[in-house]
Amino acid sequence: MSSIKDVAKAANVSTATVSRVLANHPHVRQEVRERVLAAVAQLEYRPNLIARNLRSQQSNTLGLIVSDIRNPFFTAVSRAVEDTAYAHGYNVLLCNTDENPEKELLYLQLMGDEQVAGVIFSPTLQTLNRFHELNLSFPTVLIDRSLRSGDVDAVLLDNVSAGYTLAQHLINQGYRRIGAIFGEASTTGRERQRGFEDALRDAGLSMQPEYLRFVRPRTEAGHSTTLDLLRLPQPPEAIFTSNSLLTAGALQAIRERRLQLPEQIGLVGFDDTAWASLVQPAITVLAQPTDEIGRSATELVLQRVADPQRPTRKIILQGELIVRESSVEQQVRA
Amino acid sequence: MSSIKDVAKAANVSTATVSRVLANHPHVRQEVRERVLAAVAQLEYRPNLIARNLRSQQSNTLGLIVSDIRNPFFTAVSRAVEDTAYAHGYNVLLCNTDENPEKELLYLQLMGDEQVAGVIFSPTLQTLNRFHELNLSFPTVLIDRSLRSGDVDAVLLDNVSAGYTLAQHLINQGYRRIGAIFGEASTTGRERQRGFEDALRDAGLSMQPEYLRFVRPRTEAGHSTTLDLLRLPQPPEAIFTSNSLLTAGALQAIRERRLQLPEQIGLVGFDDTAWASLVQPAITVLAQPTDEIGRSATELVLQRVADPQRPTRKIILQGELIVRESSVEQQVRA
DNA sequence: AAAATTACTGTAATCGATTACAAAGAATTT
DNA sequence: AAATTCTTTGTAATCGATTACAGTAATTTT
Repeated sequence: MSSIKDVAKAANVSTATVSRVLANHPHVRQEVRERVLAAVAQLEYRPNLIARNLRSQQSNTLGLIVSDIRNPFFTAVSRAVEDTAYAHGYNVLLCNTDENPEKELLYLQLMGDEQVAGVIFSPTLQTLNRFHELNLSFPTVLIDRSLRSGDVDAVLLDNVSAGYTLAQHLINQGYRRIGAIFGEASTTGRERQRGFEDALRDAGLSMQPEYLRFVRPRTEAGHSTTLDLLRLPQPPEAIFTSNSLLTAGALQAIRERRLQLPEQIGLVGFDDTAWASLVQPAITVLAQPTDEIGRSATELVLQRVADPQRPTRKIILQGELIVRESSVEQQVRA
Repeated sequence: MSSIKDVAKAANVSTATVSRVLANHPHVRQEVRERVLAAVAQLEYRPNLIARNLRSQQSNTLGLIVSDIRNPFFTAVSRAVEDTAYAHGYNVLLCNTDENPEKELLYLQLMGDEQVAGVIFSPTLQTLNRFHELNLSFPTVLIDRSLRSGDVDAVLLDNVSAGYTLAQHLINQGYRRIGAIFGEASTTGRERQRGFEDALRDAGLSMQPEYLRFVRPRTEAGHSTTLDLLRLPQPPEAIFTSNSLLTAGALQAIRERRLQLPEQIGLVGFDDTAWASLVQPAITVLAQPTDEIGRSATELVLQRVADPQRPTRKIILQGELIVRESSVEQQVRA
């Protein structure tokens, strides 16, 4: 591996001149510039980024901390983050926290140690609540979850509106008694719940507390909770799920109980996963603009890297209702 | 941010002593050690990894270069890679190449510039063929794809055997005319094809060339190719796909043509994706041990980081046939 | 008690870049 | 022709760690 010294020697100039040529500084004689570039080509010199980062006190790496890359939402977002980051000359360091606050702290510390330029992060409620105490040394953009009040950059779905839209759709289709399963660890579940309840209220429907569940956002929890709901004396006519893993679990449970979708029971969820359109009947979902979320979050964090004084911003994106067969029109019931 | 100098000053020792305490070198007086540790705690000192990496000429970062993180196989592998890497104190830099050889070269170069300790890489056939010309400056472990002959560390599925098992299963179930769709860009497709053909041959079945297709490993290609196959004068009785995206496309096509699975047509594929067991009928798959692949690849690359002289190794893992309803027993046909 | 060994600690070089400052020469202004 | 300005280049400090080497003090050996 040749260093800038080798290039300097080969071109018969000082390292300062080499550095200036490579950084495209003015005030370098054309003849010298060419000699340096020739030496660079000759030696196949590539600057040592570690040395550069040390000297310039900043790195070209972004951190991406998600709960689990296997969740299709985060997979899609992370792909968009990477594309955008690399397009701007940044790398992406990826971490999975499994919604574990301790891991979150650990990885945030790691990001500090690695001196990343910035971080994109989807925190648990717990970490979000003490976010400002953490005094992070790098700019952070939250995705998927944030506090309304918090003074932090964030890219979020309009969850209240999304929950409202999805619930309203079920109501419009004639479903009345609607069970709902939300993730418990994040702000996202709470907000979707609010939209859900608003829709019921606006439709003049009463909210039965036993239809509302908060669970770990996992397939197994979706499965067992749905079975629970179906076991109620008066089981719900439709299931509203706030996360695609919960949707999958709910679908399993519905299959086990051999209930006909959508006649005997309706099902809707979040995120337009690959399987949502592959199963039969296909599942009605509230699709999140994952590409846009990843792209915006990356651009936001890079803008803050460029200007740390910039006032914080929250970017709120709208979801899109994709109506499929799992929630088709019902005759008015009960 | 406090540096080692601040700690040295606070503890009234030299930076060398601080470094020795932190590296747990012997020959530091107990009293001094405690004073240094107290200063470290007091100042909340954290070593600057960039400086450390520069001096020690090695980093604690691994590169992971896959074709697309949205492919469930790579999602699962990458999760395992990350868990293993972080458990060993390494970070993971993630890149998606979209099976594009130019991007592959670009990212490999980037990995060199970043001075990663090692790389885990699933290359296209094209890059694989010129792999040795690349003269990479870091240890590399190939996953999913490799050359039999190549002198490179790799963690691979026993693809020939897997293709054989999956084809044999179809044959045992009574399917005779079997169409097969393979990915064209990788060695993996070729190997699975060989297993597939071996199984037909061993069963005394003739191989019709028009039943064999090589396409871009994407959902759309799976879809259109399956429609193609079904349009043949004598369409196949079952479809064998070598990649989960192709399987998804094939399933779409079968649904469009309103063919009954598994009575009118059988379907099998690779990778036990979330949806393979969610669709009805559920899909028979050859599951890859994704956790084991990710873990082994990471351990392999770390072992080579530790000992660059170590002879190269290929780790060959067996897949597992998971029989579901998409390929149930047929009466002997034709 | 002198010599040899061991324990402890500091000085300074080093990794590979960037950049403030200085210096020398050329060009321009007065 | 002297003064000023501009262009070009090099010297050396710097980022924050690690570590070879050296030096001093303490301990052990003869």
